[in-house]
Amino acid sequence: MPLPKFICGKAAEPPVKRERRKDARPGELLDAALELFVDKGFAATRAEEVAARAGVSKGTLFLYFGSKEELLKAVVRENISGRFAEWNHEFETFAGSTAEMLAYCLNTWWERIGATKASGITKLMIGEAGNFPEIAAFYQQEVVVPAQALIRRVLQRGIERGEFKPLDLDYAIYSVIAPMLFLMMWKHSGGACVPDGFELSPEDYIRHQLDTLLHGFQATPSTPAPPNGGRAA
Amino acid sequence: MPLPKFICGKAAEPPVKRERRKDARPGELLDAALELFVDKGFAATRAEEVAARAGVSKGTLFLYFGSKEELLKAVVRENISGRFAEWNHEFETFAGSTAEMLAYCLNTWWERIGATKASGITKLMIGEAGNFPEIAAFYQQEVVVPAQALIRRVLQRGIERGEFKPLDLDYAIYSVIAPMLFLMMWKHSGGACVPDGFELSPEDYIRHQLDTLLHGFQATPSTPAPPNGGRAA
Amino acid sequence: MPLPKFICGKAAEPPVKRERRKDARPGELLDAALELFVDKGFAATRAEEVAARAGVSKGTLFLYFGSKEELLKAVVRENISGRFAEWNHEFETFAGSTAEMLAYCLNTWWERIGATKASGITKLMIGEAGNFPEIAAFYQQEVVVPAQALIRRVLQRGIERGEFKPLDLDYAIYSVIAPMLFLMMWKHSGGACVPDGFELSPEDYIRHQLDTLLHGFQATPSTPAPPNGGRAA
Amino acid sequence: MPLPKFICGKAAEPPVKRERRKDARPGELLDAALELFVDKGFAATRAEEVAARAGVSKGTLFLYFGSKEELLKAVVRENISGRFAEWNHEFETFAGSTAEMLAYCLNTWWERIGATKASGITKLMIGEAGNFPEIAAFYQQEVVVPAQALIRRVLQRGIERGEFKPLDLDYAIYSVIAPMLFLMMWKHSGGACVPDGFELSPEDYIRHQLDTLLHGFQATPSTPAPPNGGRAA
DNA sequence: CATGAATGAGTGTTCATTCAT
DNA sequence: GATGAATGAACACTCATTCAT
Repeated sequence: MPLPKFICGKAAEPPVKRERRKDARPGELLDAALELFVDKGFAATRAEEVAARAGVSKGTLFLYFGSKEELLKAVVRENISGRFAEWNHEFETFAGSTAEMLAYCLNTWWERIGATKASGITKLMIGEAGNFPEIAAFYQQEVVVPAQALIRRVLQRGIERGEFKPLDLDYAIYSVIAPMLFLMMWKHSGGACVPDGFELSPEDYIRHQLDTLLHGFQATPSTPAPPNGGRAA
Repeated sequence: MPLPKFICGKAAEPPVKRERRKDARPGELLDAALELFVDKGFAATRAEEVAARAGVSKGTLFLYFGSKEELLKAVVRENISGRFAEWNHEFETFAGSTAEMLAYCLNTWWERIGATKASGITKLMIGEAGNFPEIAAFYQQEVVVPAQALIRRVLQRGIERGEFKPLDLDYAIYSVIAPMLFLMMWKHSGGACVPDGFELSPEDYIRHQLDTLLHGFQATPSTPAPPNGGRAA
Repeated sequence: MPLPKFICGKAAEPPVKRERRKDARPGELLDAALELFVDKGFAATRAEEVAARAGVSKGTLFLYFGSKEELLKAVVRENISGRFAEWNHEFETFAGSTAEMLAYCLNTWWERIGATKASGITKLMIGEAGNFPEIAAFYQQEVVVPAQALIRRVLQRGIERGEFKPLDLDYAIYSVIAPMLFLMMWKHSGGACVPDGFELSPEDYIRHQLDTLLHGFQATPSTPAPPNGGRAA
Repeated sequence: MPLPKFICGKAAEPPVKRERRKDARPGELLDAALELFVDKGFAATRAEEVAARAGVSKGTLFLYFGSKEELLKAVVRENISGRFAEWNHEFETFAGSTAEMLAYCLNTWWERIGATKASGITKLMIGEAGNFPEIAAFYQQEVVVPAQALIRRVLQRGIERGEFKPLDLDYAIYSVIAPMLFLMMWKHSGGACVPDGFELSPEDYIRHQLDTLLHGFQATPSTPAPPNGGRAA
C-alpha cells in the first residue's frame, strides 16, 4: 500500500539528516515552545509545530518531555528559576539611595526580563492559569510572590531611611508593578493594550514612571501635602 | 426520556423563568461565552459548554453564530459597542476641575467596565489577539484607540487650563492606563499577576493611584520642581 | 484551504446518509467489537474498524463508549450477564436423572454459548486477561465462578442421589470443563489447537465426552451398564 | 570485548555469567520475548521491553531479528524444534502396556512442555493465529499435527494390541488433548478459565484424567476393572 | 558489533460543525 | 425553530524501525 520510497526520478532524497545532539535538544525545544506558546497560546500551539521550530520531529519532542503540559511546565521553570536568588543578593548589598535602588531595580528588570522573551511568560500565564492551576500555583510561588517581596523590601528601606514618606505598602507595591505589567502587555498583547503602531521607548517609559513614583513617594518634609490634591470624591 | 417539567399539579412553581424567550437566546449565549472564554481561554472552551451554560443545545448555538470564531467576534463586539460615544459626550460637558474629571473617569470606568464581566474581554484579547488578528484589529479600533483618545483629551484639558504641568502625553497616558490594566489582570489573571490571597480594594487602589497621578501631574503651583526630582541615574 | 468538496465532475456525492437510530447503535457496535476482538485480538483491532463494521464513523463509537477499553468491558458484560441466573433456575427444577441433567447441561451450553459468537469471549479473555486485570476479575466473577459452581452442583446431586460414585469434585469438575474449553478453542484458536481442515461435529464430540464422563462417574461398577447408560438423547 | 571464557586461573569465581557471550544474545532475546508475549500478548509487548529484559538495547534486538514479527516467528520456532523427532523415537521403542505408554506420554509432556514456559506458546498462538496466518500454519504443521499423530499412534497401538476397545480415534484423541489444553490454560489464562485462587496439582489432575480415560478406553467390557488398571506409576 | 537518539506512520480520542427529525 | 446524533478532520502521543556514532 505505501508507495515506493524513491519513485520520483530525482536522486535518493537525502535520508533525513539524523543529527545527534542530545544535550542541545531540550534547550532548543524550550525556546521554540516559549515563543510559540506566547504567540499563539498553549492550546492553539501544536506539539508538532514546536518540534518543527526546534528542527526535530514530533517524536523527539516527546522523547524529552512526557507531554505537552510537561513542556509548558518546563518552559516556565526554565525561564524563571534562580533569577530571584541572584537578585535578592544584589539588593541586600546595594549601597546607594533608595531612589537609585528603585531605578536600578526597574532598569535591571527590563534588561534581564522585560526585554527578553521571558516577559512573554507572564502573558502566557495570564491566559492559561485557569486551565493549569498547578502551573499557576508554581508560577505564583516562584515568581509573583518573590517579586513582590523584593519590591516591598525596597520601599520599606526607603521609608526606614526617611527617604520615602510613610507609604501604604500594600498599595504602593502595585504602583511599581503596574508599569512593568504594562510594558509586558505592550510587547505581547498584540495590540490589545496599546495601539499597534505606537512607538514606545521602554527605557523612557520607565524613566518617566520613576519620576512619577519617586515624586509621589518622596518624603517632602517641607511641602505640606496639597490641601486635598485632585482627590476624587 | 426526561419527564415533562411541570408534571406536578401543585401550585408553587415560581414564574419558572418562562420557556426562555427566543429573542433572549443570543444574549444568553454571548454572556455564557464571555464567561467561559475569559475563564478558560477560547481554545479550551468547548462550544457545547457554552450552549449548556446558556441552557440551549449545541445545535442552537450554531443557529445563531456561524462558528465558534464568529461567536468570539460577537462577544467582543457585544461588550463594547457604543460605550465610548456615550462616554465622550459626558466628558465634553464636564464642568468640574480636570482632577475631578480624571477621578470621575477612573471611577466610572471601574463601575461600568472594570467591575463587570466586560473587563475580562481585555484578558481575552491579550490571549487571543495573536490568533485572531481581525478581531484584535477590531478591538483595537473600537476600544483601545478611543480609550486612549479620551484620556489624552482629559490630560490635554488639564494642561490647557493650567491645572496640569506640561506633560509628555504619549507617556502620561500610560500612567493612567497601567493601573486600570493592572486591576483587570488582578481580577482575571488567576494569580499570575497578584498572589492569590491578596485582598485588594479596587476603589482604594484607584484612589491611591489618583493621588499619585495628580501629585505628579499637578502644575507645581508654588514649589519649584525639585532640581532633579528623584530621577534615577 | 480545504479543497472544494465537489470538484470532481460527478454529481454531488450523496452527502453521507446520516441515519439516526440511537438505540440500535450500541448493540451493533458491541457485535462488531466482539467479532473483531475475537478475530484479531483487542490491541490489534482499531477502533475505526469496529465503527466501520457497525456502519458508523469513528466519532460515533466514542459517543457510546468512552474508550476502547470501556468498549471491551461492555462487550464482556453484554454477552454474559444474566445467563447464569436463568440457568441456575432451570437446574434447580430439573426432574430427570443426573446423567440426563449433565447431558442437558452440556448440550444447552453448546447451543446457547458454545455455538454462538459468545464463545469467542473466552478466547478473548485468555489473551487479554494479563493486560486488563479489572476485566479479567469481572469475567472470572461473572462467568468462571458461577459456571464451576453450577457444574459442581450437578455432580454433587449425582453423588447424593447415589447415581455417581463419590467423586473428588475439585478434579471432576475440570473433566467436564476441559471438553467445553476444547470446543471453544477448536472454534476460535485458528488452528492452534486442532489442525485446520479437521471436521468435528461438536454435538458428536459432546456425546462422546458424555459417554466417557458418565462411564467414569457412574456408581456401582458391578451393575452392568444401564441399558442405555445415562446417555443423553 | 568479551573475555576468553576460562581465563581466570583461580578457582573461586563462580561462572559469573560472564560479560554476556555474543552467541547467547539471540537466545536471551527469544526467552525474554516468549515470556513477555505470553504475559501481555504480542501487540501489547514493546520491542524495547524485550530488549531490556534480555539486557540489551533496542537496536540490538533489530540486529538479530529483522522485525518484531520475525521475532515472534523465531520464538515459536525456537520452542518447538526437534521435540517430536525425539519423542517419536521414544515411543517407537516403548516396551510396556499401552496404558503405561499413555501415562508416560502425558507425564512426560507435562515435564518437558506443560510445566515449562514452552506451554505459553500455545496460548500465544491461540491469541495471535488470526493475525499471523503464516506462523499459525507453521505451528500447526510443526506441533499440532505431529502431536495428534503421536497420540493417535498410541491409541491405535492400544486397540491393535487388544488393550483398548475399538475407539473412534477422531474423537478419542481429543479426550486426551483437552486435559492438556486445560492445564495450559490454567497456567496461562490469567484466571479466564479457572478461578484465581484455585489450587490444582497438575500431576494429580493428570493422574485423575488418566484414570478416567483408561477406564473409558479399556477393552474387556466383561472383565471387572483390572486390580490396578493401566494406572501410571 | 552495540547503542540509543531520532524518526514518522499509526491510533485513540476530542470537538466544531452538520443535518435529519 | 430547536435538538442532539452523527460526522470526520485534527491532534496528542506511541512505538517499531533506522542509522550515525
